[in-house]
Amino acid sequence: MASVQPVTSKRVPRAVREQQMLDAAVSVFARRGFQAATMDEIAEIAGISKPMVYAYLGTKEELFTACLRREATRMLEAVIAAVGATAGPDEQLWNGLRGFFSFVGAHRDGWTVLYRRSRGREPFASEWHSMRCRVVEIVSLLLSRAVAGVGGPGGPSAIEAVTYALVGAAESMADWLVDHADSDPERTAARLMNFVWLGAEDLLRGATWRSAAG
Amino acid sequence: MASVQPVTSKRVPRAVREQQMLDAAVSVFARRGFQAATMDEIAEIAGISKPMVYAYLGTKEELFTACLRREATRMLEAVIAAVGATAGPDEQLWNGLRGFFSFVGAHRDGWTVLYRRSRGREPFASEWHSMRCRVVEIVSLLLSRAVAGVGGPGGPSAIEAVTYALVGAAESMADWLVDHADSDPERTAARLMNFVWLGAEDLLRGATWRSAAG
DNA sequence: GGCGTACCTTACTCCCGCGTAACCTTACGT
DNA sequence: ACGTAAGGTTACGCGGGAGTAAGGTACGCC
Repeated sequence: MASVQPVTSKRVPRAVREQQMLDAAVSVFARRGFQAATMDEIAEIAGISKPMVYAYLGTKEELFTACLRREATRMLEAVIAAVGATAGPDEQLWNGLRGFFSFVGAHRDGWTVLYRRSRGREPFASEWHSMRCRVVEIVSLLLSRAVAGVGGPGGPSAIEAVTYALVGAAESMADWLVDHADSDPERTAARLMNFVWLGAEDLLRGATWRSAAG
Repeated sequence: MASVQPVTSKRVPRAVREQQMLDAAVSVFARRGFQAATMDEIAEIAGISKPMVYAYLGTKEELFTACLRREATRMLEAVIAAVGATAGPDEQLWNGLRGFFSFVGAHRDGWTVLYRRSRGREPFASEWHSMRCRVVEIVSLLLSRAVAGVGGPGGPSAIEAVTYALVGAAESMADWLVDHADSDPERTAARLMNFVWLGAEDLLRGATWRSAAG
């Protein structure tokens, strides 16, 4: 849980205040959505008065975009770090999923803003789309490598389809994770891993995927 | 001279007007979202003045809920009809997916309201949740039957996980379909079918699932 | 100790959009 | 042929929230 704690009556340097404001904004945007969120509430939760928000971070739209960018960067870095230099397509997928769900579990509000609150929302559609393309590209690249090491599939179009299905499934499970406070990121990752890697046919027969390292 | 539908016929029976209003509301809510949508625009698109909307369908919240219910009912009926009395787990899944994506392709605005615009939105969260539970229950039931006919899996928890992953993947692909005006529902269904049924492992090797019916 | 600057506030203006009051007009039964 | 209700309208009250002006207060630096 990101803390929105301090609220000391002390004066605070700009860089710190900006982060506090972004924390507050992410929390409020996640709970209310862009339109229903009010600058007054964001300011109050940040422990500051409204004009300060305008002074540091600009209008409501600019503030939302700033939230979007910060959370997207954090998430991408978390996933990339998790995949690291692992070799083998299944291990790569497994580590990527773990990193992703671990991030979502630790930054539920961030994920909510990133996904639910900005998707298709008109002033932010292009911003969101470009971020999503980055993700799709990365996953696509990993899948291409996996294919190259095994055998020929149906072409680049098939890989793109798999990528979209995979990313979509992960996003949806993340949404499920956010709505269930008691759920475990690791377990969620394992469930999706089984489903994605084996497919329904094998899964219905009771098969399970196992990490070579475990 | 008298046309089939006289243009001067301004007066329209209540039941018809209500459907026109709901059509307009779905379209506007889909484009703008709940907060940003205005009753004035909905009324204008419905070809009527604002007080009529209040007279027939109540407040903005009540209007949105009415849209939600209408579209949800339509979608469930489409999918159930598509699955019909088909036998065999893979054919059931295939028909269900075809019915679902066919509905989404034909009612893009309806799906947008149903999914993007109401998810987690506070006044409508419970409504949305109960509708989703109906879907999950139905899919779960189908999967259980498939398992019973083949062999024992890991228990009800495993089925629930597969169900959530499957429903989530379908929802996400539907979202993708909505954003790509030129895309084909049938093709989308086939792509998801391959991914879901075979799993990434088989898919990366170039395998494809084929309907037994040809 | 004074002075500039960065930090921070109270107290507005103004617009926009929900919901309504009060009023018109066409269709239809009798 | 006329009363009544269903269908329809214009015009406004009013609350809430984005954005701003004008003015404090502490901190660092000479």
